[in-house]
Amino acid sequence: MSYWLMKSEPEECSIDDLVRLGRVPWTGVRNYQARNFMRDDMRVGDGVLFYHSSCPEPGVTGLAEVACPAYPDATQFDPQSKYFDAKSARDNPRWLHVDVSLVRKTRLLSLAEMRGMPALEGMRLLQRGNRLSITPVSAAEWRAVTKALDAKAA
DNA sequence: GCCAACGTTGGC
DNA sequence: GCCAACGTTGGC
Repeated sequence: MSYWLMKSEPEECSIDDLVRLGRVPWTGVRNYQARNFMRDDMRVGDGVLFYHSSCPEPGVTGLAEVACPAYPDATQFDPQSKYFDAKSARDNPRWLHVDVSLVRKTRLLSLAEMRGMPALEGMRLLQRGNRLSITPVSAAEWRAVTKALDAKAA
C-alpha cells in the first residue's frame, strides 16, 4: 500500500465538495509526472492526503483513498473545457486520472504546522521549489500526519 | 540536442 | 501582486 498527497484548489474542489459527493474524478492534471503517478503507481485503496492549495489557509483537510485505476480524462477532448488538449488523440489519450473517495474530513493541518514537524522534514511537498500537484508520501510521513490530525492544532 | 523564452504553480 | 522554481515549447 502506498500513500499520496493530492493538491486541490478549494475553489475548484474543496474537502466539503468531497464530503458532499463522496467520490470525485481527479480530472485536469496536465503534468506528466503527476499523471504517471496516477497511471503507473497508484493502486485502489492507497491512502490520500487531501490538500488545499492556492487559498488563504493551505494544508491537509481530509483523508481519502484511491477508488479506481486510472482511466482517460474526458476533459482533454472537450473544446469547452479549460483542460482541453487539442494534441491528445482519442485513440491514444495523453491524460489519465483516478477517482478519489472520501475517508473522512479532518481538522486543518496547515502548511505552516507541517513545516514545523521534524517528522516531515523530508516530505516531498515541503521541498523547496516543489510544484507537483501529486506527490508520494512515505509510510512514516503518513503516520506522522494522521497522528497530528488526531491531535490538537499546534 | 541545446537553450532562451515563455507559461504555470503556489506560497507569501 | 510578487517572484522563485521549474516545465514546456520551438528555433536553430
